[in-house]
Amino acid sequence: MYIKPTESELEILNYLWQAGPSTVRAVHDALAATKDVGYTTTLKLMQIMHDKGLLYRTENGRSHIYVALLGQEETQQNLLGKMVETVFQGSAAQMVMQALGNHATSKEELDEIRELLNNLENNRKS
Amino acid sequence: MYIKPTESELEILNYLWQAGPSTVRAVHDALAATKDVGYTTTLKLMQIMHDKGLLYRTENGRSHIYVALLGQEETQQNLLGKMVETVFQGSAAQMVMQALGNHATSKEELDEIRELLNNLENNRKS
DNA sequence: TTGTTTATACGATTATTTTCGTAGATCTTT
DNA sequence: AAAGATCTACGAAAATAATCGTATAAACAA
Repeated sequence: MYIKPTESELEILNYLWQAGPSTVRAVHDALAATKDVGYTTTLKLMQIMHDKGLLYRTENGRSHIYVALLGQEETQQNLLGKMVETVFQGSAAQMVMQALGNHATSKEELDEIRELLNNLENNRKS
Repeated sequence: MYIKPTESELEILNYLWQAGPSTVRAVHDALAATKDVGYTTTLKLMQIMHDKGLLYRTENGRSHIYVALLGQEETQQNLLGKMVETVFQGSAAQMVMQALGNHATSKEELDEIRELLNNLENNRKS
């Protein structure tokens, strides 16, 4: 069964997805840039995530190198699905429209979405 | 400042948005239909929500009638915005595409979205 | 080699959220 | 009127999440 990462865990995952295999130090420095938090807090969190099976780690001399075991897209999908269910009563379309209506989106992005729509509709016909 | 409702609070809000002003009993019966929870748990939650300013209530004989003080769209907007930030690095388009790609959406809904896209693009040009 | 820095481990505290039991008051039914 | 049902209030426990201090060991620098 899927384990929903907590808010803090997600911050760590985001960094690992972007940076690849990293030490606690690297993760912590990144988090500490935008947030006031102690080193051992980050360490502890990552240890817990390792226990939960969210992270894999390997020894590297005196320290460890951590890797995310959840895929980013898979996780996004899970969180998104949960939100569609609990916040938008299961209507993805409802959610999409709120998202597009209220966030800045570039022409390129809009075009991409339009293309996706076309593909979806074509598949539906077949 | 905006107060983020918790998971349980959101369930209650969802009911109130759909049903309008309601007693604890009505809310509880609805929740208990899909979830195993005691009456006093629901009661306590709603009292807490009242304390927090999430619900307004008025006396009705021996019991109370509760009303959501947060708007549904406003709340959806807030939660969605937070998710775009924390899960999709600020890219609403990214999120939209994941949502459309992986959830069942009817032709009518897709058309609605397409129309919204057109409007957005037209406004952009002006 | 001795002191400083930098790791992990881990217990424990704090904060938040969820849950429920019990008490007391007010209806309702018999 | 007595018994049972149904409210609210409220304290407190249980569950989950986040935070940090201290101990210990290894690496490094003077």
